[in-house]
Amino acid sequence: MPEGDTIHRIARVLGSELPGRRLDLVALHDTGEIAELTGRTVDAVRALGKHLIIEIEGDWSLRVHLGMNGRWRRLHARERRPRGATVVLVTGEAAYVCERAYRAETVRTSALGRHPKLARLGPDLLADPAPVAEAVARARLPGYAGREIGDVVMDQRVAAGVGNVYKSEVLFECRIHPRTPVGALTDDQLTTVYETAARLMRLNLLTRRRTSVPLRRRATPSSQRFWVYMRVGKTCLDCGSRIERFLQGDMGRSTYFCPTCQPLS
DNA sequence: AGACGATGCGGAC
DNA sequence: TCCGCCTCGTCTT
Repeated sequence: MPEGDTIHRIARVLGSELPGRRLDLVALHDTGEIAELTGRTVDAVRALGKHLIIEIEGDWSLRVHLGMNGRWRRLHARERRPRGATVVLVTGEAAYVCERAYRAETVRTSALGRHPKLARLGPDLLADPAPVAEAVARARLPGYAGREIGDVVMDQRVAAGVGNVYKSEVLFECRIHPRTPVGALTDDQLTTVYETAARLMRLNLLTRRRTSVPLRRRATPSSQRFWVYMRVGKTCLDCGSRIERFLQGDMGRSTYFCPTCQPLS
């Protein structure tokens, strides 16, 4: 389930192994082998919200977005590679293979800032230091005042990286009902929302499986991963109420909350 | 064994 | 405003 933390985890692995390596083969699903990139060296790997950017010598970059089902695997260069891989990078003994990604393309590194999918992206909440003030400033732009915070916190133009799991978990942690209009939140509340999102995602750079439990001190069953996400009808671990779900935003995304801990005021 | 629901996002209406 | 993509994990029979 790729959200910003997933992409940062991938960037950390690829970023520790690829820079400085010479690429023996670069292939994309739709364009096939890209001969221009053969023999070039990887300069850097970084995450920008949910986008992964692999910078390659000579003003080249690859932009990869995993969408829902994409994943990266590292294989031995001689291992049989899955057919239809979205991205294949071979360097020496290793092959880095991305399957079922939503999108992968080459972009000139110098043009990344003008790329339509990247230019409008809000600051990456996993950047260091976390760009909380910038995220809050964007959420305060006039167009967002009447929109629901559950919808806005996932808006990649406000802050990049937050997905549907974090939306529910962060707002539970902040005790804010997902339907609260942004205009009804105080600056302190909005700051806390983005601080919490940044803190929670950062914590999950250290875990194997995403969870929001380590954010809080109270003892919980070890199987407990989330407070409200995917827990419709189950009891709130703080107050015992039943967790509820509704569909939110243009895309009708599932949103989970505790009606007692997160009252709509 | 089979049904159901889930991550992000674009596109159709 | 809603649907579909594609695959995987969890829950129900």
